[in-house]
Amino acid sequence: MSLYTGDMNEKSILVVDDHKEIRDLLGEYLGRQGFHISLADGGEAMRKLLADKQFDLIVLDLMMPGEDGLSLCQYVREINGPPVIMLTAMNEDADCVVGLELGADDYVTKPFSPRVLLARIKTVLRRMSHSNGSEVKSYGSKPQHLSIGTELSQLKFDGWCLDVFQRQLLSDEGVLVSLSNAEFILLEVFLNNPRRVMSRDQLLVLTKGREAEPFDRSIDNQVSRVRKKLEVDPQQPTLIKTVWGGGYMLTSPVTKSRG
Amino acid sequence: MSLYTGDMNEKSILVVDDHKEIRDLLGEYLGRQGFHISLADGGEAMRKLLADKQFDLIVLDLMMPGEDGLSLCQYVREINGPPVIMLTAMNEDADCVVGLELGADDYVTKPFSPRVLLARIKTVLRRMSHSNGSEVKSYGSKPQHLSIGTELSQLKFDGWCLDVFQRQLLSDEGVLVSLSNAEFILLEVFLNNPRRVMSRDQLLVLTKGREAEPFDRSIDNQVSRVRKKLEVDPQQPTLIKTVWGGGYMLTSPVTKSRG
DNA sequence: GTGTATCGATACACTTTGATACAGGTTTTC
DNA sequence: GAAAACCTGTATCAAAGTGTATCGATACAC
Repeated sequence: MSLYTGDMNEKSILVVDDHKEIRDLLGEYLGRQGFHISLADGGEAMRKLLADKQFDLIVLDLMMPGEDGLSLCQYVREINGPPVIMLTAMNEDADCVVGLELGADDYVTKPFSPRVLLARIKTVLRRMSHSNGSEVKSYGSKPQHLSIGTELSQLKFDGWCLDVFQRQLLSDEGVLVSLSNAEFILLEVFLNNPRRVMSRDQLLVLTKGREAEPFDRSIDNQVSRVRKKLEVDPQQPTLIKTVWGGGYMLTSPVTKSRG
Repeated sequence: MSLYTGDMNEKSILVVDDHKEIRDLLGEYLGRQGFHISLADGGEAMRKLLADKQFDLIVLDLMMPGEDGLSLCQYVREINGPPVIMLTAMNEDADCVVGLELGADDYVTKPFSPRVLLARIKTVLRRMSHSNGSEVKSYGSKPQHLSIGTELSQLKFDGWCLDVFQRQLLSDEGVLVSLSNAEFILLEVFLNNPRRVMSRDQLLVLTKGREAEPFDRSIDNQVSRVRKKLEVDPQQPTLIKTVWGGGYMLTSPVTKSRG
C-alpha cells in the first residue's frame, strides 16, 4: 500500500504530540507519503531529537501537558530551527493567533484530516525551498495558501465520491447527498483508514479531538446516521461494518484523485 | 489580549482622523501589531503631538472638517516630518492624486481592511529604513506601487475575481456585483484563508478588529449577506460552507495575480 | 431636512448533536 | 443449556448552534 516514496527527496518531519494515537496515525500517514518521520511525546523528547538530527519541519501540538506548544515553538525559533506547523484546537482562537505571532509558520485546527495537514506541510516546505535558508524571515508575514488547488481532494469509494475541499458527497449517478459536519468528518476519517478496524476511542479522537466519557455513545449515533444516508439497507450495513467489541470498519477500498 | 509587542522596534505611529470609531479601531489594531500609537482628532491635536514627540509615520485622513488632510500633509512636509499615509475615500480620485503630489508617501482608499493598511505601513517603513535617515528626502517622490507591485491585487476564485485595490467584484461573465464594506472585507479575509476553517472570533478580529460579545451574530449576518450575493443557491451554499461548531470555510481555491 | 445604504441586534424557526432509554443481540458465566 | 453481563442500533429529547427576516441606529449624499 506504500505509494512511490522517492519524490519528496525524503524530507524529514518531526511530529510532537502527547497523544500516542494521533502521533502514530500521523507518523504512519506521513511516512506513506514519502517523508522521514520522527515522533516525540513532549518537549524533552523533542529537544533531544533536535539536538541529534536535522529536520525540515516540525508538526507541534499546541495543547500538551507540561511544556505546551507555545513555549516549544518559541524554543524552536530561538535555536533558529526548522519551520513549525501548529496543531490547535478549534475553540482556542486567540491561541491560534498567538501561535502564529510567536513564529509558527502555519497552523491546522483539530480535528483535522491528515490530508489537510499534508497540504499545509507541502506549502510550507515549498515556501522554505524558495526562500534562501539564511534569509531573515519578515515578521508578521502571514501564511499564504496560494496553490493548494493541485492537491488530491477526491476520495472515491463504492459508488461514491467525497470531495474534502468542497465538503460534499456525490454518488456516481451525480446525486448530491448533504452531510452534516460530524457526518462529513466521520466519513472522512473512515476513508483515510479504509479496511481497518477503528475503535470508538480512535474515532472520537480523530473526529472530535476528545477522549471518551463513560457510556459515550456519540460515535454509535453518528455511525447510525451516516449509514442511514449511505447504506442501501441501513439495517444490513455493508459499507461500514460493526466489529463486535472492537469498533467499526469501512469495508470498501478507497482511491484518491485530484479535484 | 495584547499580542507580541517587541518586534517592530516599537515604531511609533500617529493616527489622525476625526471619526472616533476609525481612530480607535486603527489604534487598537495597530497597537496589537506592535506599534506605539498616538491618536489625534484633527489638525490642532496633530500639531501638538508632533511638537512633543517623534513619530515614524503618520496615518492621515484626507476628508476632515476644518483643516483637511491636504493642508495637514503639506504642513508635515514643511516641517520635514515623518512619512504620511493618506486615507482617502473611494470616489475622490482627483484628490488622491493631489494628495500624492503634496507629498504623501502612500495612500489607502477607504473603506480599507486594517490588513491592507498594515501592509502599506510596513512597506513605507521599510523604504524609510533603507534610505539613510539623515538624507534629505526628495520631494515629489512618488509612492512606489511598482515596488509594492509584488502585492497581487486580483483574487480569482470559483468564477469570480475580486480586485482588492479597485475594491470590486467581477464575475467571469463580466457582471459587476457591488459589495458593501463589511462584505468586501469579509470576502477578502476568506480569500486570504481559502480552504481553512475560520472561527467567528477569528473572522471578527480579522474583519473588524474587535473581540466577540456574548451572542454576537454579526459574522453570521454578514456571511448570510455575502452568500446571497455569491452563491448560486444561498440555501445550499457551496462556496462558503458552515462548519458546525467551528465557523465557516471558503471551499474554493484562490489564485492571486497582478492587476 | 429627506432618502438611502449599511450594519449590528434581535427574534424565531430550523438543524445538529450528544445523552438517554430501551429493545434487541452476543458473549460469558454458571 | 439458562441467566447474567455486556455490547450495539436507534428513537427520542433537550441543549446548543445556525440561517435569516426584520428593525432601528447611524452615516452619508443630496
